[in-house]
Amino acid sequence: MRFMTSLRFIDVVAREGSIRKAADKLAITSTALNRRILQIEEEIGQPLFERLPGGVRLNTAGEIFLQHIRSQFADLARVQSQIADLSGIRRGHVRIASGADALRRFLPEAIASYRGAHPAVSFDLARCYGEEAEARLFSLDSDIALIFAPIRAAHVHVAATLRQQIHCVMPAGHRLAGRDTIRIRDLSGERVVLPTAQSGVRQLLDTAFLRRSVEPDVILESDSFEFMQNFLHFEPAVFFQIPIAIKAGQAVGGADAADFDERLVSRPVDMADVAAGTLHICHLKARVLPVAAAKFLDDIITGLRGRYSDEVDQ
Amino acid sequence: MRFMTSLRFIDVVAREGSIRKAADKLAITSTALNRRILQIEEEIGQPLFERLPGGVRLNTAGEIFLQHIRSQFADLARVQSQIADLSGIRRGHVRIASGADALRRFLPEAIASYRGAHPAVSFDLARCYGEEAEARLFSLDSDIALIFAPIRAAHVHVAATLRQQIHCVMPAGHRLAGRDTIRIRDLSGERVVLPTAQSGVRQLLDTAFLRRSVEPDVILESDSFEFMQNFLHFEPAVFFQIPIAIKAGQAVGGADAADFDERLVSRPVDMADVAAGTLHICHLKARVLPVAAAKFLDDIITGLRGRYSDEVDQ
DNA sequence: GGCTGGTGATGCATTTTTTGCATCAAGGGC
DNA sequence: GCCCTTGATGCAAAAAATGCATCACCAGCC
Repeated sequence: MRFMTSLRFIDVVAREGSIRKAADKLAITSTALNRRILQIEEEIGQPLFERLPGGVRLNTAGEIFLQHIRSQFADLARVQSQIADLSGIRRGHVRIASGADALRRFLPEAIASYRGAHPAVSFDLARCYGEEAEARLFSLDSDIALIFAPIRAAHVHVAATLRQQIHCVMPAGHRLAGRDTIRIRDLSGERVVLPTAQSGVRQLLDTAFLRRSVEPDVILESDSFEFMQNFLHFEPAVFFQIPIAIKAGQAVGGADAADFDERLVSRPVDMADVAAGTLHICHLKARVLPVAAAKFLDDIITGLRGRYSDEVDQ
Repeated sequence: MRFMTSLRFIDVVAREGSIRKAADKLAITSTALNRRILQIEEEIGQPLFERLPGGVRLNTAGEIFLQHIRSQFADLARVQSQIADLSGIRRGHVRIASGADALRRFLPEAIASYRGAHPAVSFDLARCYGEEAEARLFSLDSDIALIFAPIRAAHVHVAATLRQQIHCVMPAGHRLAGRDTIRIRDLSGERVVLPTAQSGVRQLLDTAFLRRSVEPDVILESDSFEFMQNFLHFEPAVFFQIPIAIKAGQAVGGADAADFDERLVSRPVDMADVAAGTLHICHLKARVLPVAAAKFLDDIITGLRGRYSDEVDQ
């Protein structure tokens, strides 16, 4: 899009914090880039950047303008997707921000299934936690966010929610593997593996441990569920997940709940100890999503409603 | 705004329906304009215009794209207004679509009062009726609409409403001038002057006449309230207005209700005969108004709430 | 059927704009 | 105080946009 070039340049300069660095990245001279920026500032009638000895930084006007630029790009993407949709082929690009929970099992399957129906749609998946995911929506770097944590910002629209009870995952031979549900006090002194402090699962667990005055033996902390799961094959311990991260294809529960790995079993934590958390499926309020993103959002909500009808809201 | 030039050109071509006519209007050659359009179509990947022997017409893709262009312009205006607001001076431009009712007394006073506080804000007032006003919001030709008629389109957001009872206006010596309220049956055979069929006042009256089977003597029909009012000085007749069109500065009612012209008096039509109509103050849903427009909207709603507290909603 | 007046598209020369190189001035870190 | 990096600017080269002349097309009209 030729007519958007200068605007894209501003975005890059803002991200890089330096005209020269941005020029490198854009494969043009700093001279040309500098002049484009001066020209736009002149047209706006006010500078958009503060000139610092080490580079440039957006001023208030620049921040307002950059937000406008990003929303223009997002809207242009929507328009292009909508126009492409007219000619029959559903093409487009969907950008998702998701916590580690949903991208384990649920999103790979959902995206593959969607791409089966619409092979011309490409995806971009950024793994991130609550606040960061919201920021990505706001900066229009992502279209859709799956957040397993409370929503902070008012500008985020929650299209659907899914209640998810925390499950304990452990080797089949673990002493707690026989229980139907796990109580928090059972974990006192037990070797546990915890997700990173930023994750929603962890925050629910921390609250529960504190409230019940239970101190488990935390032997490992990680932001990779895959790593933690594989670790359990070598040292018996308990780790924690929500159903959507365990098995996406069908309802989770009962004896075969852990068939994602036949050497592991998963058991729900008693609701009296840990309240169910909520997975929020969101997009930016007051934004019309591109056709592809809107359809994908619709698909996953419909899919979840089919599988977890009781726990899906909105 | 240099980087918006090509987009503005597309808008003009779409409005003119001809590249050559648009080129004339834009003071460039048809060649240059033609090539800009071809280039954008190439960048989009699809034609935006159908080429007809007599000119060009937007195709579906073009309509989608044009809507995008207009929303970009509207948003740019908002951004500029917001940036200008940073530097202290509140400058900007407010575009209003209004029926003839509100622009008689209310808007002149409201705009003058606003400009007293913010002299750098300019206004643009388009007189039009219900559906046309909604269309102007949608095409982003107007920021705010004052519509005395039911709202049809779902994309219009009603920021406030004002209930307005229809009043009869007549020469002070008229045989009905002594009544406190006027009944529709009093008008049977009476000489009346009616507003144009598109106006909300007229539609309420037509309903009332039909329901009560009253046939007044319609001697004149016009879309100009000023003309009708002046006409009454020469031939005794009854015409109809809503309070906001009669006097803006203070509550209307009582003996001096007609002091907009001391030779005329206004009396409300009995509520049993004609239901109060509703003046809707609206803007386009899912649109962030420029600072100036948002502030003006806020001002008039606050002003109305102060004057007609009982009849203002939302 | 042919003419006329309108439309948008295109090749080529010209003008305008953009870009790149070399260089300057300014500020922070050591 | 030196050195490095930053953004700004004058000037020539490259690239893009523009204007002119012209073509092909179609509708209305005689």
